[in-house]
Amino acid sequence: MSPVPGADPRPPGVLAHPTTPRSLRVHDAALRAATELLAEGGLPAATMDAVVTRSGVSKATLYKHWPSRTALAAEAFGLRTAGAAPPPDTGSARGDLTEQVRRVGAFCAGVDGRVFAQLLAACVTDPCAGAYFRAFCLAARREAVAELWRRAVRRGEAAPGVAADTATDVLLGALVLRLMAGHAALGPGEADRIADAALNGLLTAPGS
Amino acid sequence: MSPVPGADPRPPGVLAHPTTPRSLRVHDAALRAATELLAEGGLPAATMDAVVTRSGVSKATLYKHWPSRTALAAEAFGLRTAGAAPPPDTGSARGDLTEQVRRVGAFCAGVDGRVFAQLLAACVTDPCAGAYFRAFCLAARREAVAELWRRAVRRGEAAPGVAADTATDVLLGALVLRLMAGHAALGPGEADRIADAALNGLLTAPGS
Amino acid sequence: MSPVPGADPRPPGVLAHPTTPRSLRVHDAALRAATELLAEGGLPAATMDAVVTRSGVSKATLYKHWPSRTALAAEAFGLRTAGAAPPPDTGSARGDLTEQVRRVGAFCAGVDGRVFAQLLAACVTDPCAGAYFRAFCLAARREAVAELWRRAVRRGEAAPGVAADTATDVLLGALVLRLMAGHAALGPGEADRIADAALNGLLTAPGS
Amino acid sequence: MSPVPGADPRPPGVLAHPTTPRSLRVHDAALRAATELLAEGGLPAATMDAVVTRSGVSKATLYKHWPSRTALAAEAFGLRTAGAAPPPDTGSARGDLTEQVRRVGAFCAGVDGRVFAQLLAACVTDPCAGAYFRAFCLAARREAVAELWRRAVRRGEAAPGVAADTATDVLLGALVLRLMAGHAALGPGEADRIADAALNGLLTAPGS
DNA sequence: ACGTAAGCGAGACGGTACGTCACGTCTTAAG
DNA sequence: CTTAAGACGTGACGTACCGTCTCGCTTACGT
Repeated sequence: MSPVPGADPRPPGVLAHPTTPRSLRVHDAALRAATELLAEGGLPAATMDAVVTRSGVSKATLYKHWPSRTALAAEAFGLRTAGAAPPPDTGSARGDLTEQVRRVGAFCAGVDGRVFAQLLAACVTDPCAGAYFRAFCLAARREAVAELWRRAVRRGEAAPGVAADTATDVLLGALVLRLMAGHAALGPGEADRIADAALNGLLTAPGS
Repeated sequence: MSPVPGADPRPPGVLAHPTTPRSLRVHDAALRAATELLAEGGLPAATMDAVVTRSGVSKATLYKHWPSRTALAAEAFGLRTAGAAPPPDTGSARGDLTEQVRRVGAFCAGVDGRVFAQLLAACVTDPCAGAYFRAFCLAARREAVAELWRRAVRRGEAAPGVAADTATDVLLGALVLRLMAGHAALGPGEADRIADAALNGLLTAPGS
Repeated sequence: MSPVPGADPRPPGVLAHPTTPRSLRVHDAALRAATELLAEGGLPAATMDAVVTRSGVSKATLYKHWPSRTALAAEAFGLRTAGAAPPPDTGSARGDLTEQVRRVGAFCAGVDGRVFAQLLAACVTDPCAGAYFRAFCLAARREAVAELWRRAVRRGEAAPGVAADTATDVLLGALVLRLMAGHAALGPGEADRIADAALNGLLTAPGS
Repeated sequence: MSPVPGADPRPPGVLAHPTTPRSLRVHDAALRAATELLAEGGLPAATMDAVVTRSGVSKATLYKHWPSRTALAAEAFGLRTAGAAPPPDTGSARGDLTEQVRRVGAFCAGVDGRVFAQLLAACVTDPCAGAYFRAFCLAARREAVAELWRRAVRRGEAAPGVAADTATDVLLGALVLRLMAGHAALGPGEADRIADAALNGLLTAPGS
């Protein structure tokens, strides 16, 4: 980590700790290590001690940057995962929202889904990590749906009386429930069925 | 639990462990202890050691009856909680399903909701407990909705193309998602809004 | 530690954990490890983690057997060190006590003296270890002097008004003080001078 | 310590750091803070971070003035404690030395005795602090006894063959031993008994 | 008068060990 | 054969304090 004296590969004139404010170096190293560990063994592998070992950042320092190991893991996972794909634009609200649900379904069914579930689970135990999870793992996904929703409302394709929050959770909740409880499949077909059901409504006759 | 010597209230001739198969006594004692502990401090309080202490059942025995502490806790919680209230019967599918969602919402928002969330979280880590959770905590609740759903289909009030499983998860998923992630409120009004949105559908124009 | 399955070198018929009551095995293993570590690097080397590693005994178990690492170290050191040499018997109280002081002086000046000092120091910080230190490291040494003292009193060679405790501490105190503070030498000549001074008295004219 | 802007009580024209060489201010502030902390919670409370916080002197600076926290503490404690009381002058060597031993005994038995013991203990671990301890905490006390001793020798009341160093350690050693190990009382009566024993000698018949 | 060097406040950092916790496995002895 | 009792190994936790380091400001001094 700190350059070994006499083995300094930096050209003269370059400071030992270049521009990088000390904190940044640490922050990055820890996140990188956590990301790798999560990819290798999921949350259980992303032990604080493991992060310490791999990143070279000391445990005390880690706890100055994050309130708990779960928070660190959530940030690391979120940063890697929240890569904003361009929002779907199929021309219709139905198509857009269905596609988005399908994407989230694929995410849940994939390798990352497992880690996502582990993080969500950990946040139940560790409330201070909840904020990190919501900020780094949840917000972007919910916002993506909410954005589509608002566009649909503007176009007059969506029920105007439904809040974006409500619509979002109705569309995504079933997927997350299945991911966590494991009582039903999560394949692409299921995502479609869920999207259809939620978008069309469950009842035949409209009401209140 | 363990018969106190010299303080045996049983009449002579009655065996110490009468008809009751030994296992049942153990099973019950453990579940009772776990139930109390869950009520007092949630899942974190329902330590195996705590169950051992309170129930008088030894640890080795517990692990012969349940594969993990989470499994025991799930069974204990499920038995207390799955008390079958009579299904709502308002005369309309809309009313019934809305009422049922409202009930689940109230459950999630209440004290038991926290434990439910902790158990669901624990099952992500402990897959063998997942089966217990699904059997004792989840099945009854999902079945209650599914039953209403099937009735609605029979009456022609529900979209016939939607499977009961799908309908159930769409109705309940949003609640569970909010319970776990804590990003939005869980009050009774919210339950209504979610039920309305799911039952009416999110879009204005029907499709596919 | 626990026999690797399939690699058991024991002849058939020999139990895995023979007669040895479990606790004894642990106690011994820990003490042995601590003794070695103390010999290799003094108290600083006798880390709990090091004892864990070397002995195969888990940390939690160690803390069930000893209240602190210092206590464990004190017991280990005392057991090795308190080997009862036959008490000196030169025929005179003067000779016996001088010889005993000389022995303690040699002990203090030697390698073990350093560890003795470290333990005594640690007991100031860790009061619950103090009892272990007194029992395992101090008692035998003080008792050896006190025994000589009582014999001297019986023979009429010692001042009868002086308690054994007092005599003991006057004879040994100077050595320990020098060991701890390091302000003066601890060679054999010094031991003699100290013994002479204490036995003869510091003043020329007797008093009170 | 660091001049609060806008709250400077100094008359105009007086420099912020007048003649006082910078180092002195720092030295004093650190010692004052350490002294207070020692009084409040003994050595364990006199953490470097605590001194930093209370004195406003930075950690790096502290380590330029003292080699270790123990050294700083020893100096602080010594300066407060080594207040030279006028040496006893009872007219006889016996009286003077007894009084001095009694004083040291009272010191050991009091609140400061605990800190003294903690410092002596710390110096075993931290050799570079040993010099500070000897200079600030030990030297004055030993010198006071030695001075009395030399006077006694001049007056012919003391055994001339005994070096001042030896006499001093014989008189004080027992007290320190009891302070550190805690195996016996340290009351005023004990101080008297120790002084008597050492001054009169332990044996009845003079020898060598 | 100004630049240079030193002294300093601030505090992040790596390191090492601590003592604690709960899990799930295991042994022993009693019935 | 089942059980109570509880010791044990495992693995991670979060904390504490050490002593080192860098940064950037301020003062003192030399020219």
